[in-house]
Amino acid sequence: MVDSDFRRSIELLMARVPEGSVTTYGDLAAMIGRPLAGRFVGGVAHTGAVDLPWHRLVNRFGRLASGYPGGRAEQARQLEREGIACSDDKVEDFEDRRWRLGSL
DNA sequence: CGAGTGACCGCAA
DNA sequence: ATTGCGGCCACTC
Repeated sequence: MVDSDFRRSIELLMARVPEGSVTTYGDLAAMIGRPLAGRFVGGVAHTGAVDLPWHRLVNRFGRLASGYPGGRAEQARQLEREGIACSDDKVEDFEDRRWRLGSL
């Protein structure tokens, strides 16, 4: 099934990200079939789907986003609240907590 | 309807 | 190590 709604797929994936796990813009984009559309993934986050846990979205370096509402400190707090330790605005064991398809 | 834009990614100087 | 540029994709004004 070809989901013409690109952001629809993003929202679906975001809704499936388990707590304690994080994902990256690039990976998320790659999951839906657009590995180069990482930019747009952030765009979707900025415009809609407020009900989704965007705080689990980080860049490929495991670093917290910069445009998050409240700032990185807020996002870091959200992650720690779910059991994810953060250090200097970075997710610890990021590679290990990196969510991926297969849990579906 | 057209152009700009973005919470990115990768490489080059 | 840091800074700058381009590209890529779909959305917003």
